[in-house]
Amino acid sequence: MAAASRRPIAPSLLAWAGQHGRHDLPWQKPATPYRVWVSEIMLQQTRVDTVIPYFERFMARFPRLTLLGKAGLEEILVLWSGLGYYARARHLHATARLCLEVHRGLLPATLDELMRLPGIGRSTAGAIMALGHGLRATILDGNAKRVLARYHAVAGPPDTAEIRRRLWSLAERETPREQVAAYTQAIMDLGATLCTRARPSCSSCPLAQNCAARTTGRQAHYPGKRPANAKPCRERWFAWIERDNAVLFEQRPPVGIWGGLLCLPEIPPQMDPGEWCNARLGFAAGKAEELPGFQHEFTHFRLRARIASCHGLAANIGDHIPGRWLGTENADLAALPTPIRRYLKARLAERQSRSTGR
DNA sequence: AAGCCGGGGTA
DNA sequence: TACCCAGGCTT
Repeated sequence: MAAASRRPIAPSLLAWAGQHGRHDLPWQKPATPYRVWVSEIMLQQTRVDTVIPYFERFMARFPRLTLLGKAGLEEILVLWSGLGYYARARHLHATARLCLEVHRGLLPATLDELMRLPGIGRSTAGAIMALGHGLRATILDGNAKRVLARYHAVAGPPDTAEIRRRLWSLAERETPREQVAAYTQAIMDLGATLCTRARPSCSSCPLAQNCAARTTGRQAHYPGKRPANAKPCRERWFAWIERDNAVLFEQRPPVGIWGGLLCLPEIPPQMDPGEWCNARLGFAAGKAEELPGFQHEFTHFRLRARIASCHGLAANIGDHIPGRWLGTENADLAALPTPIRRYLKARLAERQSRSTGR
């Protein structure tokens, strides 16, 4: 097969990375297993520029694994708020506790042990091994997939079993015996800075001479695309309940969208908002008034959020209501999903300007 | 194997 | 608007 006979990429890649690689990323100084692990979890499906401020805040609060293992999930979710994929925060918490309980307070240094921990799959385990422990292991993240698919002309969508198997095989074959950490960082740097998805900078690429995609002029054909499926639209009602300049929030269930975060109470589908107020808050409610809502795009569906105001009823709400009251003074420190935070701030600001404007 | 899970940058 | 990003988990 042509792929097997193609020249190894490690030597050219390492030489290039010494000059042009990224050497000042926050998790590289120092690149401890703990810092590499946290960064890798944050970086799952998330761009470097997005992650950096979250990583800095996280490390300022939890500089060591021991501190994280003793923390509550709530505080971790506050630091994760806005980053998305909130199951990652839950898994991070669970893994930190497991490390304290069964790994003597350290991240394991074998691939199998790492992969048994929540939130750590094959690629993340490989990254922790190579970048954190300096041990030989292989990654296959989005960058490596793109570089390898182009260099070896692997056509087809990478999320099928066959292509995934071939790419992993190539990735392991290309991983050198020495300088594994530098190589691992180098292939990601190349993918992120030169071998980009759109308009790759082949003229500067150290692998261009032997790149199958480059020599055939078909860079844009690799990696293959998966067929897009239709994005459904979900309509959901949320309750807006005010009292004393604060709004009622409740914690969402740990699984599902926005798992574990605080949110405006969601009214179950098919249920009338007034009826819900009655059942949930324990008093007779009239017909709820609809406030302006919002739309939000997710990866796999579109949310049309409609807001039912129970404002007129709020005076009757007692302290027994399960939930959290958020206002301008404490909303910033709460674990809120981004669109809900945006909506809350907009409405609070709107009310503020109305009360001071006349 | 396919669906689920966020938010934002980019074309 | 559509795609995809330092993927992993669940069914």
